[in-house]
Amino acid sequence: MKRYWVPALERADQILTLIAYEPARNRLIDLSKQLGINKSSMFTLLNTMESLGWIVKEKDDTYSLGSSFGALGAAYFRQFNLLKFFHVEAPASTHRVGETIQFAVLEGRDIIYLAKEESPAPIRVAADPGMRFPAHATSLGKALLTQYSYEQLKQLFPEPLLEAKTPHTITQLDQLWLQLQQTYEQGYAIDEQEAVSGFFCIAAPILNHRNEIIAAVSFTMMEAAWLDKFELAKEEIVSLARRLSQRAGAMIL
Amino acid sequence: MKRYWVPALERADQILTLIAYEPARNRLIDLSKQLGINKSSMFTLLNTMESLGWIVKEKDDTYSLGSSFGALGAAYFRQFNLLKFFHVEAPASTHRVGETIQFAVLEGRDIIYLAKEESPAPIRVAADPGMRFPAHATSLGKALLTQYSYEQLKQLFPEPLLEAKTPHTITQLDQLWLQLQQTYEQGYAIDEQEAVSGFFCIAAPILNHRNEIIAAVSFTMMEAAWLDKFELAKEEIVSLARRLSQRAGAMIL
DNA sequence: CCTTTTGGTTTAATATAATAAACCAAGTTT
DNA sequence: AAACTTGGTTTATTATATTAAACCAAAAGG
Repeated sequence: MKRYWVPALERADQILTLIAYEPARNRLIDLSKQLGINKSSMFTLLNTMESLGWIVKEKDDTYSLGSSFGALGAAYFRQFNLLKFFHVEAPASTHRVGETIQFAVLEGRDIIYLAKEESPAPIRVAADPGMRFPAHATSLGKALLTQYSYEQLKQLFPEPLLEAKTPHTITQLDQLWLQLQQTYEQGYAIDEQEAVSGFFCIAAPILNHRNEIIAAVSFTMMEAAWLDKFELAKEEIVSLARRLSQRAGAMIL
Repeated sequence: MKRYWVPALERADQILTLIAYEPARNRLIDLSKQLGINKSSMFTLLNTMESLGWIVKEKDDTYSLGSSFGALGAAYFRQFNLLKFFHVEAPASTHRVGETIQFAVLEGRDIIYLAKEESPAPIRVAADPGMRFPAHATSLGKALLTQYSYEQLKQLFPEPLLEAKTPHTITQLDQLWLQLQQTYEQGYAIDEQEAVSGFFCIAAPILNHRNEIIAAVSFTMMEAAWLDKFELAKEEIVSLARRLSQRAGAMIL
């Protein structure tokens, strides 16, 4: 049993996740059955969440997310002041290279995508703001993880093997460590089909005025574009990261 | 005491609201004191919320919102498919009239702002996505409330007087009802300094294929612009609402 | 350097939440 | 038309959460 735990919050989280995944689809009895929660418990949970604005009950008795998540979601993204500047600076870089740019921060050992500037390229990875992904398997994550020492890395990844997202994903911690050192020296990180088969990414870290890594940006593209535009993408992503770092440096946090 | 209530969710909501308002500012003891929650209860609440990704603990032991709200916030806005089209259609209207456009839906007797297209006008109302405001005091709300009968209106607003946000706000239900009828007939709603002193708004409703009102859009401007551009703004907001209604009509909901 | 204060963590006793069972209304089946 | 099923709602009993008190480490004050 988990220590210092509030089971009602865990249940609410499960309910919200299901409703977020399928809004206007599930009634009380559906949620009760799918989550294995007694329907009288479900009744009081839904009643409370509805009163708090976390969910709304549709006309057909199904539930959708409520405006509290509009407000909390907006507040969450507002925590990252740099996003405004990203939206100002990124379009020029996307236009210059012709590929999608992602912006992410580190949370634990995952990256959280916070924003993206999409290019007209026909195919793109479904990484939307708010989504998370294992850091070690992405160029964004490698750029962000360079802030840790080897000891800190071992604490973050205590398991013997790292999770493989594709056959190309690094699974040995020492391998990751070597790549992080290389990333640090050269100022950018790459992942070649480590996160998603068929996709290649190059990322650069954004630093604040104390030289702390606070976020990262990356280009994502397919192999043909990768072979054709690697040098251009490298220059542009480093340049974009530098411009954003200058913006971050000017900010009073 | 509230019936069918889960106090832990209410407490979590209070904590999240405080953290959203002041991220990276409050530690456990600060939250405990401000919310009047015992610090050992606060400890288990924060521990659970942190594990669920609702909040993150910063290096100085203060708390900020966690990536779950990035994901849930994004999911909340995704529930409104029309937002994509709003972002496509609205820039032309903003450019044509030179004023900010808001997009909102009705939730109970409040409107929820979901999106806006800002103009370069120097002054604008701080109504951000996720925020709510009393419907009766806004042009957006009046456009949305026309879907109700007089009886339904009385059920929605049972108090003797409606809340006055400025000295110009309508406070009599019958007055509101007359304006809603007028709004229905002319196809647009206005509020002249009812929501915020000094600001004038004109809104039009968006309908789906079943002729149901699902959202509304509005221009907001100051008095000089209002006198100068009223006819242009009226034509453009009705036109934008019609284009979005056509988009809504084509959508399989 | 010693004492006090503060913030966070842990635990046993007390207070309260969760749920099994019952009830109810509406819809479906026979 | 009667019987049955379903989904939502209510309540008393049982299980579990909450918290007062204690503990601990670190920082502040004398």
